[in-house]
Amino acid sequence: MTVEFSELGLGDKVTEAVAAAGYTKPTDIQAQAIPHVLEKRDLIGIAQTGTGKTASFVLPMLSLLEKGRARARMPRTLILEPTRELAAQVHENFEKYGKNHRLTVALLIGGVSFEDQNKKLDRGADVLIATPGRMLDHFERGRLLLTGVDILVIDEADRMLDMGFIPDIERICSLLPARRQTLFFSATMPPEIQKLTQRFLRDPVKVEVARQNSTADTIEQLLLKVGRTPAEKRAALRDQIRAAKDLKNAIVFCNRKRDVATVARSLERHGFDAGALHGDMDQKSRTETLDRFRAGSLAILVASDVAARGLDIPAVSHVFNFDVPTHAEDYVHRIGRTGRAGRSGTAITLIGPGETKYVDAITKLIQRDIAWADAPTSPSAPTPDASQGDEAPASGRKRGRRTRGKEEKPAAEKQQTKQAEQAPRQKREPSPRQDREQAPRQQREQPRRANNDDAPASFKSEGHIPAFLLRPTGRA
DNA sequence: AAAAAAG
Repeated sequence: MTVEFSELGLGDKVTEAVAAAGYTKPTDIQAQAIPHVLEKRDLIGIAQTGTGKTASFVLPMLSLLEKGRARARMPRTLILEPTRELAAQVHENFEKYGKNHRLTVALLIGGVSFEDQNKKLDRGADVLIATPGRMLDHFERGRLLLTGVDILVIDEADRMLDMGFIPDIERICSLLPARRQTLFFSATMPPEIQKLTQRFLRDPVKVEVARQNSTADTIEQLLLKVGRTPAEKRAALRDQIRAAKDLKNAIVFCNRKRDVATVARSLERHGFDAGALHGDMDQKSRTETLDRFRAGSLAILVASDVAARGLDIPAVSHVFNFDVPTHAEDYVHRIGRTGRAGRSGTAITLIGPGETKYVDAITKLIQRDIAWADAPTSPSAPTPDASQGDEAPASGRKRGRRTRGKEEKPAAEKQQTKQAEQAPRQKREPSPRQDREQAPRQQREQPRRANNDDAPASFKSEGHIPAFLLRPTGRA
């Protein structure tokens, strides 16, 4: 039997907003959780992102908030999120589903000015969505009274634990009324998290949806052996992007923030439409880049694990792991950015020497082997062909005939040739002139390291960008 | 070993 949103006991305003957003059937977690939340029960929700978890608390909260009004500096509900982007995303959910309500929703995150946040607090916020640091900052400045909070949501609890937020959470809980409703969400339930639920929750209902430790079948996963140096890795990444089939947009994950910056810049300099996202960037750029990527005006997002979990980015066709994630769980989260909602996706992981040891942990966790990919022959990997100038490899000919260093991987040989059909949107046609104009800016950004390998393509004799990448229509 | 989050 299938349930409809209209049968869950949500108020009319919410149900209408949900219908207006185009949804009729709740997801598993929504169908299970919403009735309990409406009954004001405490709840433990074990669910990953992508399961519709956010709406499972946003919708019933909207219904419950219809009774009563907020007073200045006394929020009625509080939602804690581990990252600023996730907090912003929950905020968007409140805007979308709360459009028939007149509620004040305040987003308290770091990296942006206090001014707007103060205004919202003074007006009286019905809903506070916050990252712990900024929320406590407001509290210590006396802008905030937490004694009126009826509902507390702790989202992504296991990640909060990873990030060392638990002391903050404990502190915040001690500031809240003991009589309150607490909704607790976590993708996993390790013992420490289990203990927390005993401390923070009262007689909770437990709701669990299928754990996706085994990665979705809709994701084609591949491993690729690459060289040790960052330059070799970047070259391999470019080759993979160029050769990728049906690439619409992609996320490239790096383990380190400085690599995120370097890789993004490198891709840009090679003419790709790429942008960076990591936690050391100013919030404005973070938001801007993410918005552009979501809107489809940015083709390649290079990101740290800040983007690995939770972010709702629909329909990413490719995920590239520039580094092997050292925590196997992160692999699952990263590649889970593609192949969502039944769509197919491709996840390619670059394996430098010394990174193989992490691969074992991953295959063990996901309980399957991952196939080895073939390195496409391309101008940026020096081969006998490279000197022959500007032939477009779009025809697929010559590829793989003489790939070097593949002998130890017979599996790679029988992998079908990947044809580069459509290139990611190119930002610009690299012309020597433009490249020269770009140079000073890049020197400013990274004065000490001029990577020769990353010199603009048009400066290099062998690093020629194939025509098919510049003109998707191809040529005669 | 790294990322994230307060400034």
